[in-house]
Amino acid sequence: MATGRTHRPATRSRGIPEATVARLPLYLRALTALSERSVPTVSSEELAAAAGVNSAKLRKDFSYLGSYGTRGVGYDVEYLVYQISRELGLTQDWPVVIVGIGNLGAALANYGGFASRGFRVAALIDADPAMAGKPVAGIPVQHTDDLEKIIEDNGVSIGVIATPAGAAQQVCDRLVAAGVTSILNFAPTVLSVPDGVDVRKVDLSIELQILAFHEQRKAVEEGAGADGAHPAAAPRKESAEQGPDGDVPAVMPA
Amino acid sequence: MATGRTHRPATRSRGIPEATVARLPLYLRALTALSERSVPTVSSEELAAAAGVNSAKLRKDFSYLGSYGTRGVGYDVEYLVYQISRELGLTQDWPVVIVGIGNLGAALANYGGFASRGFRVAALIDADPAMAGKPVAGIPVQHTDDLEKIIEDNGVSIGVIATPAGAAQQVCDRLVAAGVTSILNFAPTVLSVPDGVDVRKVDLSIELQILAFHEQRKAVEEGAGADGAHPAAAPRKESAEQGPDGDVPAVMPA
DNA sequence: ATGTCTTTGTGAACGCGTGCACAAAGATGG
DNA sequence: CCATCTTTGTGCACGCGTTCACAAAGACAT
Repeated sequence: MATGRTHRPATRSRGIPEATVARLPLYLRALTALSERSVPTVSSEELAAAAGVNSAKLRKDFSYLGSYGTRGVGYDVEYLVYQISRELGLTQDWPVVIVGIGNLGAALANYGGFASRGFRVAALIDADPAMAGKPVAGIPVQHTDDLEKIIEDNGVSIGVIATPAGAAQQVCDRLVAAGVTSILNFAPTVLSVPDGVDVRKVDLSIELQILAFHEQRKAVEEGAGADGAHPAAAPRKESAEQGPDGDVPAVMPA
Repeated sequence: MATGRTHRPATRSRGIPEATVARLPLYLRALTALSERSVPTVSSEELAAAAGVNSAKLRKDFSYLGSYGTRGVGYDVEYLVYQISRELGLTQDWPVVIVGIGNLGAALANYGGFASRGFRVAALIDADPAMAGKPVAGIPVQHTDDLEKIIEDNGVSIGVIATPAGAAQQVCDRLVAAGVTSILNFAPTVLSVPDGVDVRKVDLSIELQILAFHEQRKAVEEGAGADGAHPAAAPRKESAEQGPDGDVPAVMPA
């Protein structure tokens, strides 16, 4: 994954652990797929496999929501879809603004996953006057000057920042001042926000660096003198439960 | 943040906790900024503030790398940049391929953060024959048919998947079979890979859903009968260490 | 009804990560 | 050379999250 909250004060909202909340969307996706195939019920084992987690974890996660399963049978797919959707707040409409319509911002605007689950792109905002009025993904880009008005008029509480790093904090401040209380940050910066405002960040560069770390680790593990050596075509081992951690032998030659 | 590894088998690579590894890029970024301003040394307190973490945590993180600080003074910026870069494996060149050159793939190809830290876009690959040959970000797109050859010729070990969900697993399988051992997945799917292959995922939809959860929580907390109510312009409280968790009172009316 | 079989829900143990608080280290000034 | 002051490095305790393993619950067959 490429996300992570900036910091977790361990404030377990209402009793649902943060770690569980982060997995609910995963379950929801798997359940939606089952629903589309008209599968009526599913066991924790099956669903866990589909979501790529441990079945015990899944059951414990669901137990925080309530007792929605039937012993000996499993979970009712439709019912669970509804319960999770409700818990995540997806039964209501969430207008979202995207600030910074460059390559990434445009890609996000075009991203289908937005509309699918109650999220609606209410507006696109960019600082470049030349962009103003231009339609991106069918939505005309508006100028940053109108940011506050746009937020208020549309009742936006979720903002997406896709600006260059230098502009991110300033945009963030304006969004927050205008009433936004949740921010998804794609700019490579640490955002400073008041209490009560949630920030989640998506950082490509960080993800790659983490991968590089493990990659380097693998390289020194086996045959220290390897060139760009490809272990290649390792015996395919199906397992829905692998982790990026790689289960490296962890022997370390010295 | 918008990332998260699929699962963490707690395999603490060589003794550096996974949580620490995930923060190293953050420190590196802050240090690089200091370096550019020619700041010679920095204390754990200052650096922690810049990176948005707790100073004790930062010191503990660094202690896993070795004793690189000087008591009473702090850390030498340049030296630390080098040490972290080396630990992350950024002192070497990492050729990367991006598969799926749609809106997102193109945005990633254009993303500057790639080239900056030892990562080099070695090739762009797409399944659409019409795309073949077209330059994106100055790099000609190649067809999926040549995927294996491209991987091997360039010694690629890191692959980025930006295809539609339906194609992701298949692309992943081919990448892995060709020798890729680290994958950054932007497709909304759980990828199944053999042991020894790292997968990190970036999922916009999941991030938004997590934000929506907390947003909904905030909404019901205060004034249950609120419309799209904006608490707006809350007293600005500077704190580099806030978390999206929001410190909600957690009372629940019933 | 009763028994068997499946699957959930959860108590308990364990391990990782975080943060506190302090001793040790070293710089700096007299 | 000694005293003082700053800042690191870390032992320790605590809490969250994960996993195991099992009792309870219910379906289903007889």
